Amino acid sequence: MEKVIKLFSALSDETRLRIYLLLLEKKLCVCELVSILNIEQSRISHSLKNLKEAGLVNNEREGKWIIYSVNPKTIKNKIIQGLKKDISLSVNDSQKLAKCKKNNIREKCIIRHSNQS
Amino acid sequence: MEKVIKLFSALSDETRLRIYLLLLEKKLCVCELVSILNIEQSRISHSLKNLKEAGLVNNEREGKWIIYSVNPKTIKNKIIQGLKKDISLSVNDSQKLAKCKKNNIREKCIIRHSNQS
DNA sequence: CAAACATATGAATATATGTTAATATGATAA
DNA sequence: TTATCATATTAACATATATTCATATGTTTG
Repeated sequence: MEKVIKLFSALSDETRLRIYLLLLEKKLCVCELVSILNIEQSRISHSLKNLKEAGLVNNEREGKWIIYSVNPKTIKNKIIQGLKKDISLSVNDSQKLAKCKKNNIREKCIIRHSNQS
Repeated sequence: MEKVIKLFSALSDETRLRIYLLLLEKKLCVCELVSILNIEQSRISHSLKNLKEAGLVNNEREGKWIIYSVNPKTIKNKIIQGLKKDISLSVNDSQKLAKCKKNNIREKCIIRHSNQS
């Protein structure tokens, strides 16, 4: 019960749902998510933390980057399976993800912070 | 997307999730839900309103009572189907529901308001 | 090692949400 | 036709949540 509520809470936010749907397609680092979603870095980081605390995603360091991926245990979850049948990425997010895969954004990633000029 | 988020939001609250699981079993009036869940009436009503706005339940008047039921359209929803496979009523709620069915609580229902002595 | 990079974190704020108490509404029954 | 019952609604409040800004942390690279 509590677990289900955590899952629903985590995915009841547009930013987090979009991130989760992207991660279902491909492992991504934070700067790739920033680039795809066009949402500022700290917001992405906070969202990822929330998803991680809900047990939905994992992360691992890979050099400079921290790569996020879907927690494989959740793939068996019936609600997640239902979610996957019910919706998928928006066309826009899907296209941006495709570009991201092609162009190797990770290597070119430059994140500007809001306090930088 | 927006629909899914509404669904997740509605069911990310314990009270509302318990109500929805109960309604999956049986149509119930507000006073029956109050009796089963032991939660005060206005809270139940607010929860039901939320569930209704999310499109998850319907209601209809039947004499003094207003009977709530699961919106049949949502039965086809993949996420709801996943939810049903994933969890069900708690033992306690299930027992109370059974009592409710037997004892015809609806007819005996007396709800005390918080401002009544 | 210093600079740049990638990400995380904390604090402040605004907004949303859940809960409660009080009361309104609309139906039934005496 | 008033009293009672079942439910909804409103307003007030407390709490939770999302967002932003600023900065800290840990890594790589020159």
